[in-house]
This record gives sequence, structure tokens and C-alpha cells, in this order.
Amino acid sequence: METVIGVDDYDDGKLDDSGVDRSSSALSSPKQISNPVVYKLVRVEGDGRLVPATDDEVMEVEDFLEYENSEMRVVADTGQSLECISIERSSSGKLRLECSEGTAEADLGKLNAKFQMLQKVKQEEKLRLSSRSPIRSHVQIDSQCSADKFPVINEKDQEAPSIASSLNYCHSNQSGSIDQCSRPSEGVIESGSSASAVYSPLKPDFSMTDGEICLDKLSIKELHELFKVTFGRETTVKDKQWLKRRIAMSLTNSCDVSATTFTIKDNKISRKREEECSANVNAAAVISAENMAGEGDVKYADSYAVEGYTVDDIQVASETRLDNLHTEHELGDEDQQREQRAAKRMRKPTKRYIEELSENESREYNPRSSSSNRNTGHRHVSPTSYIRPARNAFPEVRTFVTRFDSLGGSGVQIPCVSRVRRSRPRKNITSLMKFHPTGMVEAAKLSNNAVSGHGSDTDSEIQEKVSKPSSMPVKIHQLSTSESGKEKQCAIIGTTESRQELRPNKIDPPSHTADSNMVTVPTAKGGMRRKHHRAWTLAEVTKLIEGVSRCGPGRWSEIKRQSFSSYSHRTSVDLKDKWRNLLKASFAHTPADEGMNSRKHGTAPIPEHILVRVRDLAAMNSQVPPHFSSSKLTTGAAASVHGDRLGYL
DNA sequence: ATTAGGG
DNA sequence: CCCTAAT
Repeated sequence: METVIGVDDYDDGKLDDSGVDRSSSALSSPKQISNPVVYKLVRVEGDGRLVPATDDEVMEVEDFLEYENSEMRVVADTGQSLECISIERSSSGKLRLECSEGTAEADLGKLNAKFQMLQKVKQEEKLRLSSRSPIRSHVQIDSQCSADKFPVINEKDQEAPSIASSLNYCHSNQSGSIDQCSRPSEGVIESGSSASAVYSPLKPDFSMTDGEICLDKLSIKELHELFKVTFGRETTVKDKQWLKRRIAMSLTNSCDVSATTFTIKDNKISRKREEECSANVNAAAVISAENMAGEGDVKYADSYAVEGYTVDDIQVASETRLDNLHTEHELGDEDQQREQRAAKRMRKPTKRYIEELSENESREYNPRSSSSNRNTGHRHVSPTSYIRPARNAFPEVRTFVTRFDSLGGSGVQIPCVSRVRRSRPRKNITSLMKFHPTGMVEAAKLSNNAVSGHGSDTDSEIQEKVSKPSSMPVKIHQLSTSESGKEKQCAIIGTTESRQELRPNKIDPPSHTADSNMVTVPTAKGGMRRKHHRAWTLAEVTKLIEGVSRCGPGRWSEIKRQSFSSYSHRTSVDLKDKWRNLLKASFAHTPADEGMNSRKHGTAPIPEHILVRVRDLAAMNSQVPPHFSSSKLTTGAAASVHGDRLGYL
């Protein structure tokens, strides 16, 4: 039997892609003195020997490596050096314990040597520790659990020992209770032959005291060797003290890093108190991964069950694991943990996502820049808005939101843009308002003007803002305060309506504000996206038709410019969509007609003449509504593009 | 950045 | 309306 395990190798920057050179890490964080870790694949022979993994073997786990890579990189970068994942593949009986971040091409032979060297050290520590019984009491990984985790081991034979030892090795740098790592498989180990190897006497004689490794007894030469093993490079430094310090630092630091306190019990990981052995964590990691040993294609998810988390997303799960291993001890409480996960979950947020976030935020802090004018302009109008000013106390508080990225517990602060406006920036109408104390009245005027002509941008914008205040007094403050075009739009649907009244068909007043129109729809990605529906007004439709007649269908950006420059919403795409619906409606509507229309929908039917116009235009352009000939009126509304009910505004 | 289409 | 693909 053979086992492929990963060997973590403390690297000081010399080894290949540990590229996270120390210089940079040193710069990035004062406390990141530790060295990145590089894991290499090796195979543990039955007798405990280590053999460089073959390319094939590497290939087998390559995917896995790749998978973890991104995460690992960060981890390594931050000096959080411990990450062992093991997987068992195929029923061949091979057990692969793989430590991520390994490009298999490294000098395995060298690694091998290092490994053995380190192993010795570990054994030493182990020995010492085992003599210190007290620590033992902290061991919480009950055998039952471990048994479950090591199905392969249960099958007896030499394998167990090798695994155990590798585990030990992997986490040897952890805290003083290395032996605990082997504990889990204890029972099995005893039956193993190589168990003795683990506990065999060694030369290097270090001992650890209160987290500090005493290397005093080592000779310079030994120190050099140890150094080499530890950092993966030679050193010419003769200073014993320096060497000792360097080595000790490396070793203990890694301990600190994963000093998380967990207890594994009943397949769950629960937090332990500080004093408790940190090695458990590592063991847990390995063990949980080991749990996958079952079948070849077991997915990560399986192992996560061990951690007691519901696995709703493999990726998340994996991240979670990392967090648990490396950062939880810093986070402290579950909530934060969750936040961490959440934050990670949305890494690389989509543009839209970001925007929505900011939208929420802006809604919250609405006032700000427009605050002054709001107070002056609407004080008399709506007393209710008074509540808000308090917030102004924090002027620019949230220009920046820094989220604490705990990757590897590095504590790197990542600044996030808090506000992103989807639509293009608009002129700040609030400033305009300033000059028109009467606000509403002025706006009304403007809107009227706009009605006659095509209205300039600013004018129409204003009208949009101010027009239908009466219908929704509560929202007034929003009107004045809303500053982004989008928000404005949302806040008020008015303007156009007022205009509509001029028309023969009066359009029922929008009973809902933009906010109420916001509907969250579940997204495939689990996220919820906001979908606001802004009913098309007759005026808009008319404009659209005019535009189409003028520019022809398809030239929507042009139409948008000409006829809808004032409507910040209604993108060219919207126009296109609306036209599509109109087209459909016009054709579908003709035959059957009025019958079912009525007020059922709460929206007014599109005046026939409009539809006729549309039809004509369509004819002119030889446009035929999709599926017209075939599926006609049957599902008129249903066939409409999204929420736009055919034949209605 | 615009358009066309699907959802 | 939203999202994408194709221009």
C-alpha cells in the first residue's frame, strides 16, 4: 500500500512559486513574519518512506490543487501556513493526502529530506509532550470520531501509521500538542508497525516551552539543517542566536496561526477555549477531508458535513473551511464568521449587485448633499422629513466601506466602493431646487412647459421630481432628497402623469411609489435582484411612437435621445422592449378587442388610436409581431414581454 | 455602446 | 424588466 501525502514545506521565498516573497509580506503586515508554505506531493510508502509523487499521481490530484489554489495563495501570503486537505480517490485503496499549493515539479528529493528532518523534530516534540501528560487532557478528538474519519485506517495494515505520521508532520509546527494529531487514529496506530517510527528517538533535541522552542542544545550545524528544513534554503549565518530565533519564530508562528480552538465531536467542530490544543484544528481539517475517503468522486461537500455546516454551496463550504482553520480564532464570534462567509460569497460582485447595495445604502442615508436644501425647501411642506436631519451629523461617513477581509487572518482592509450609480450621473437637481424656494410650484411650471415641448433634460427631471407630491405626501422628503437619477425616478412617477391628464385617456394614477414597485425576484445565483416596474404612461407611449415614426424602429438609442432624454429611466432597451410589446399588443388586440379589457388590470387600456398607429408603423416597416400569425390573442398578456401587459399602459 | 431576443 | 449575445 502506498499513500500519497502532501508535505508542507516552510519556505522562505526560495522555493518556486511561493512567490509571495517575504519582502512583500513583510511590507504588507508587520505580523506576517512567517513564511509562506509550499506543499508538495509525496507518497508515503508502507514502510513510512517518502517517495516523490509521480507525475501521474500529481495529475490525479491536480484538479484539487487547482481548486484550492486561489484560496491557498492568499493564505500563504498572509503567513497563515497551515492547510492540509486530504482526499482519497478511487477504490484502488490509495489514500491521497494532499496539501494544497503544490506544483509537483519541485525538487521532491529535497523535500523528502526536509520532511524527514522535520519529522524528526516533530517526533522529538512529541516525545517531550507525551511526557507532559496534562496536555493530553485537552485532546478532544474522540476515537470514535477518528474512526469514522479514517475508514481506510480501519482496515488495518501499515497504512494507518503512515497517515498518522504524515498528519503529525503536517501539523507538527502547530502547537505543543502535536501528538494529538495522531491521537485520532490512535487505536489503529497501535496495530501499525511504523508507529514506532513516529516515536523513535532522535537526535535533534529541541523542546518547546510555553510555545517557545528551545534550540539551545543544537549545534550550529544542526541549526543550519533545521533552518534549511524549516525555510527550505541554506543559510550561512553563523549566529546561533539568530538561527534559533529564526527557526523558533517560524515554528511557533505557524502555531499561532492555527491556534484556533476547536473540538471535534460527533462529527462537529465546536469551538474550544483558548488553552486547548490548537492542533485539533489541523487534525480536524485533515480528518474532515479524510472523511471523503469513501469513494473516488466524493465531493468536497461531504467533508464539510464534518464541520457542522450546512453545505449549500461547495465553494462557500470550502471557503468556510478556510475561515475556520485560519481566521476564526480572530473573528471570535459566529456572526462575524457568517459575515465573513457572506462577504466571501459575494466576492467579485457583479456590477449590478454593487449597485443595488449602494442603492440601499443611499436610501438609508438619503439626505447628505441635498440635506441643506431639503431643509429649506420642504420644511414647510412636510414636517415629517424632520426626522432625518439627525443623520446629517455624519456627513461623509460612508464614502468608504472597508470590509474586513480575514483571509488568512491577515486583517487586510479592503476598501469597497460604497456607491455606484448604474445610470449615468445626472445633473444635481437639488442645486436647481435651491434657487427655487417654492420648489414644487416652480417645478410644476417647468413640467407644464415640458409638456408642450420636448422639454429639456433638467426641466423634465425636475418635473418628474415634483409633480405628483399630493398623491403621496409621505414620500415628499424623498423627492427632495433623492439625489441620484434613479432614486428620483423611483420616488416619483408623477410628472408624466400630469401631462397625461391633458390627453383624452386619463391614466390611472400610480398607486404605488417606486419603492412599492420594487419586487425582489429570486435569482439563480441565490441572490435576489430588484426589479422595479414603472408603468409606461400614455405620454411615454406616444412619445415612443412618435420616435419610432420619426427614426424608425430599431434606432432606439436615437429615439431615446430625441424623445426620452428627459426620462432617465427608459433606456433604449426599454424603448425597444416597449415597442415590442406595443407591436404585439396592436396586432393581438385588434381582433378580439375590448371584451376582457375593462378595469381588471387596474391599468388603462391603450387607446385604440395608439394601437392603430403602432400597427401602421409596423406595417410601414414590414414588422410583424413575433408569433402573430400563429399564437395570436390566446395568451395576449402572457405573451407580453415581462410585466408589460399587452394593450395596457 | 447598441441592438436583438430570450426569459 | 433583466440578461446576453452579437455587432
